[in-house]
This record gives sequence, C-alpha cells and structure tokens, in this order.
Amino acid sequence: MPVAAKAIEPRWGRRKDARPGELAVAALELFVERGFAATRLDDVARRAGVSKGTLYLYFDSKDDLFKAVVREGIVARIVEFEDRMHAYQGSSADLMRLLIKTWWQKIGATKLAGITKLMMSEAGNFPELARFYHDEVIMRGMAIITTAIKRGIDSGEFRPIELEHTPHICAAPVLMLMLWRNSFDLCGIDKMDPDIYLDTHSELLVRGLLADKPAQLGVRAKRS
Amino acid sequence: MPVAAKAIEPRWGRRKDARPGELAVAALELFVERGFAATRLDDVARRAGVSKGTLYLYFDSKDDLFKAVVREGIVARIVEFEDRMHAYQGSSADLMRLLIKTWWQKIGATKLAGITKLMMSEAGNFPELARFYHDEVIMRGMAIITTAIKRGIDSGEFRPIELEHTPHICAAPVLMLMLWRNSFDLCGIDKMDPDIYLDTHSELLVRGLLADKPAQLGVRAKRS
DNA sequence: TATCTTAATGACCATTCAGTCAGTAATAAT
DNA sequence: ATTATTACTGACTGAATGGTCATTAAGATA
Repeated sequence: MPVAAKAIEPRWGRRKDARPGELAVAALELFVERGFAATRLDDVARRAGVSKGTLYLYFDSKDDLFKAVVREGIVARIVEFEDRMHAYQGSSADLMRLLIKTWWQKIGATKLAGITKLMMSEAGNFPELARFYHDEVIMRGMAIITTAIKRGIDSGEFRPIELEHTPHICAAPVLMLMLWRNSFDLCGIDKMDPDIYLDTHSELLVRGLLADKPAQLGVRAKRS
Repeated sequence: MPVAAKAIEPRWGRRKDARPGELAVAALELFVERGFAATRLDDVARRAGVSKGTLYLYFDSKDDLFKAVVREGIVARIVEFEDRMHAYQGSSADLMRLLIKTWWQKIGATKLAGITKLMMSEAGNFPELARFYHDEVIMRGMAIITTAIKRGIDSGEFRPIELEHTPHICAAPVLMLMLWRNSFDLCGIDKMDPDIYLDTHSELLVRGLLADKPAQLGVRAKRS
C-alpha cells in the first residue's frame, strides 16, 4: 500500500451523458438477479459507480427506472428483426432455423434476455408496462414467426397448421432457454449448451412442420 | 344492511389443523401475483382470514413460509407421475401425448403451476431452495421425459436424438404455458386456449420425433 | 357453571429503504 | 485567478413492514 494516495485523483468525474445508460445497465442486472422489489437503489447506484442522489438526477423514481430499463433497446431490435426476416429469400425451413439462431444471437445471448424474465415476474405489478411489452415486443415477435410459417404453408413446404398458438410453441424453447440462463443457470445450478439446444430444437421443429410429401427440393418458395 | 350485526357470530374460531394449509395457499397466490418481496404478510394473513400473529404461530419467518409453499405438494405429484408413466404400455407417441396432457391436468392447470414461476423469479434469492427444486422437481421431471424418448428410440418408433437437451425442449412449451397463465394471462392481457395449444404441441413434437421410416403399426413397443 | 388451556389477536417495536436536499467539488466562463 | 455553473454526494426522514408479545376469548373439562 503506497504512502498516502498516489497523486490526487478526483473523487468523481462529471459525465452527464454516460450516466443514464450505465445506471440502466446496472439496474437491469440487479433486477434480473434479485427481482424489482428486492433490489435496493443504493446497490444500483454503487454498481454504476455513483451515489443514490445521482440516480435521482436521471430517473424520477424506482418505477421510472424500471420502465426505462424495459423500454430501452428492445423495440429497436424488433424492428431490425422484422426487416431482416421479410427480406429473406431461401426455403421456409431455413428461414425458421435462421429465425431461431438470429434471435438467440441478437437478443437471447445478451443482457436483453433478462428483460423477458423481468416482465414475466413483474407483469402483475406493472400492468401498463406489461401491456406495452406485450404489444410492442411479444405481438411483434409472434407476427414474425406467423409470417414465416404462413409462407411455408403457402409454398407447400409446411403442412397446414393452426396459426394462433403455433408461433408461441415455436418460440417457447428459445424463451425457456433465455429464462433458464437468467435463473437456475445464473446461480450456477445447471448449465446448458445453447448451440446444441437450439440446433436440436430447430430440427425437431422443422420436422414437425414439414408437409408429409415435402415439396420438391429446388422449388423456390413464393409469397402467396 | 340489517340493523346491528345479525346475531353475535364469533369473531374467530380455533382451527389449529386447517390454518397452515390455508395460509400456504394464500401465500402461494400472493407470491405468484406480486413476487416474494412485494408480498406483505398482513395481506397473506388477511386472505387466509386470520391475523398476522397467527401466521407466526405456524411459520417461523417469511422465508420459512416461502420454503413451505414451494416444498408442499410438488414432490408427491412427481412420484405419482413416475409410477403412472412407467406403467404405460402403448406406443411411445401416445405416451408423449399422455405425458403432456396429464402433466397439464395434474399440475399445469392447478395453482401448483405458480410455483414454477415463483422458483424462476426467486432462484437467485433462495439458492438452497433452488437446488432442492432443481433436484427434486426439474431433474425428476426431465428423467421421465428422457425415459419416454429412449423407449421410443429403442423400439424404432422415434429416430435417434440427443438426450441431454431434448427433454427440456419437449417440456418448454408446456412450461411456458404455465408461466404465461401466471403472468400476462393472469393480469388479463392475453388469453390462450390450453387444449388447442397442447394438442398442437403434441402433434408437432411427435412428428419431430418419429423415425423417417416409421415402425410398422401394430408393433408392440418393448422396454430395452 | 366454573375453571383451564391455548388459538388467535392487534398494538407495538426495530429495521430497512425510497426519496430529499443542503452542501461540495469538478469544470467552464471571464 | 476569480467567478459561475452544475454534476454529484451522502446524511437525513418518513413511511412501510417483518417480527414480538401481553392480552383476549373459544372451546374443552369436570
């Protein structure tokens, strides 16, 4: 331990722009680990490297912080997704595989995945926010899957199948993996290999969707 | 509203035996709705029709109440399950369908389903309990599915498939439905029809599992 | 009816924590 | 340098709530 402090480094700096993002990241991590009510704002502030007072410079209340955390980022990702999937040209089976893989890479494997767990846990305490999340994230996500399936059915590649619930079923294993990694996995109880898991899911799903007499290979899928 | 109180009905009765169960049910409901930390013991007691002091006659602490709620019931159901599935004699496809349907009827559609959401949300705050739940519920459940799949592969009815992650994938849609009904569904945002959902899942899954050249119908599946 | 046992109560205490604000120090302006 | 501005701090407060316990009364016993 050096004598006195090495130089007089400032106790803190002023970084108005960076704070909100840093606080939101810290808050997301703690909310996901412990839940909303069990998270103390002192801890959020400390993890972001500031004091609790600073937190209140950028967010009006704990609720406000929570809402900001949920809204941030997610919606933009969804839009990016819609474009990418609508532009796809190959077979519907490959589209489903791509959908799953990309969803995982862009969202599932990131910190954003924690928001899913958060909303699931706190939907009852934040009904307004739950509605927002449902309309802007869940519905949009399901619509993408629905489009992909319908495309496969129209081209004859997939068998006809009920379109109300099937998208939820397709998404469930991916969502469960996200939840798992932010609960049991997070506290070190049981690890899963996302790559194997998702590959297995993709194949299981595609086989389940394919028509009995598969469309001839090489036939280019057409939009209806 | 009648004059005064109708008769002098006692302010409370003494029912030592019934209390713990009633308190546990009330606690489960509130924990699932609001989360552990956000649930007040006064509310739990009131919902059970007693005062907070009474709650402390039967449970040592809030944590103790939580643990009791999670442990109660679940394990017994799992054992019942193991027996029922091991005794099954028909085709493996039908076994999978039965597995899903029965799981839903006996657990998914009951209040017990809420425990899944609870453990998912609170795993980080109760690592010991999470380990218990993982070993006694999740692992046991997965083992049942693994056995069913292996049985199908051995008989040639199912194609060979990876056995580490596949059970999780099979269970995911059922678990997601349980979670859904205790979060978004619970606060009235979006309803789902469990019967259609589960039927669709069963068919999708069985098709995904069946071997390319299905075993001749009528072949009796044998245990390895 | 009189007495005893104990299930149940609810006022109370101690702690925790969201939210406040007077003051401090890092930076910009002059 | 001096002054002005404001990002930031951290001690403080008031409300909420987990947990306690002296008291009350339901039901058993005789």
